[in-house]
Amino acid sequence: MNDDAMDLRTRMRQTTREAISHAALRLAIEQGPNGLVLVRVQDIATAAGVSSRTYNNYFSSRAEAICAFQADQSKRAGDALSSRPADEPLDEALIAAMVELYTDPEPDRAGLRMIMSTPELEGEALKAFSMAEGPLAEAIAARTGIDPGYDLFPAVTAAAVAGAVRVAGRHWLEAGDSGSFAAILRSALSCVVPAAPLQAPKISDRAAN
Amino acid sequence: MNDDAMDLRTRMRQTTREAISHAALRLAIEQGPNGLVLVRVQDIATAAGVSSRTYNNYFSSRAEAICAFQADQSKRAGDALSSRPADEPLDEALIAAMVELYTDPEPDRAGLRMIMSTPELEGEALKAFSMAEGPLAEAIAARTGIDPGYDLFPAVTAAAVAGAVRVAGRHWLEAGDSGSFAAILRSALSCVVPAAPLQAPKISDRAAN
DNA sequence: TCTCAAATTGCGTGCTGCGCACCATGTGCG
DNA sequence: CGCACATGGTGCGCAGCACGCAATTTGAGA
Repeated sequence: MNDDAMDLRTRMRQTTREAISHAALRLAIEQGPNGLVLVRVQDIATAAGVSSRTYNNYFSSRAEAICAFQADQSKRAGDALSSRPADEPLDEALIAAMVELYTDPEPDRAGLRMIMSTPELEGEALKAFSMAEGPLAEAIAARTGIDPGYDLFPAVTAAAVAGAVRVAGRHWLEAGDSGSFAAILRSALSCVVPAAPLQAPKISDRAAN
Repeated sequence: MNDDAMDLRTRMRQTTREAISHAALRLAIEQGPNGLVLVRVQDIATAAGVSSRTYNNYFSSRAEAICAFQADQSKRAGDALSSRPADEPLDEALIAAMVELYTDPEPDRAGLRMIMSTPELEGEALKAFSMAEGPLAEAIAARTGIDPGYDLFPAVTAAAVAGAVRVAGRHWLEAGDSGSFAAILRSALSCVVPAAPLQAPKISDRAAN
């Protein structure tokens, strides 16, 4: 997980990936609304300092490149939950973990708006947020001791949390000045996580099979 | 909503749309795993009895065509909930509506597997399921009297429900013979909807802001 | 019947995704 | 220290796709 622990080659690869995705998002934003269609692959590659062929070795579509940051962030959702104290109730741990993860840098309004409000990017944006579901479901299963093969609770909760994060983001973009993203995120998450703790005591029943 | 109530032109258009999407999904399934890349736009158009140009008038990508049925079904989620008795509690109404909607024809295993288990279709599949969120959120807001502009509850719940449906579908595909889709769907939905009724009484508090 | 709007189609174009072969640069071994 | 290998970057080229445009056909309404 730590860059310093990796090979030089691996680090370079990571750097290149970030350079490309960063350039892609930046260029799209600079072109203003409807900027996606104007940004050509060649532009992104040039801005990132690589050939257009190399760009394609990392991403198979502009949408994927632009949403890469959001996707990478979501992938860390499992770790974010796992790093919470084990004795913390699931609902509190989930909220704390998500707030910590998604407000590490306070999200960039322009970037998030580009990702979430561009029709052509809709599918990729959903994909980016749903990247959190797998790791998150595993972390929830590990924390509660529920076997995800027999009980849908971990996967469903993970999906609900990911959905709440997405809704919070959209709301934060629309009613911009109404508060910090952290506050909105908490409020969104509290709509779905309260159901969670009720399940926890049933571990013995659930894990029995 | 009823075909008979529409113009002849509108009906024809609907028929063409279904013919194309049906042909797209069928051809992809026939090609077996990895069938997506093998199916050309020309094949789909020919199978549907239209020109490839007309195909593009209806869909802007193969993925969109293949997932059209799923998307159309999801769009009816709001109506499904609205048509439940007004005095039915939200959680029961939600479960009943979703079960009714998504098991009207018992889903086709091959089709659902194609949509949900093909990486290239992942974004479009998520889009298809998330189509339910908007209408569903409106229906929830109308039923509970909550103003979606000030309270995230309708949108978050809608996203959670849509996510639960998706997870249920995936689980139904994997552990195929474990039960009917309706049963799995109920079990998935009960992981997220119980939180709902608790919110209803707080309308005055929430709407105050 | 006549006129208008909507839908289908063929054609042409620019871009994209990707396979292939070649080259450059880290990496590990004797 | 030097050498062979593996990994990743690059240039080239192709097939397919999305879409704008303009002509034609067909349903809708007066």
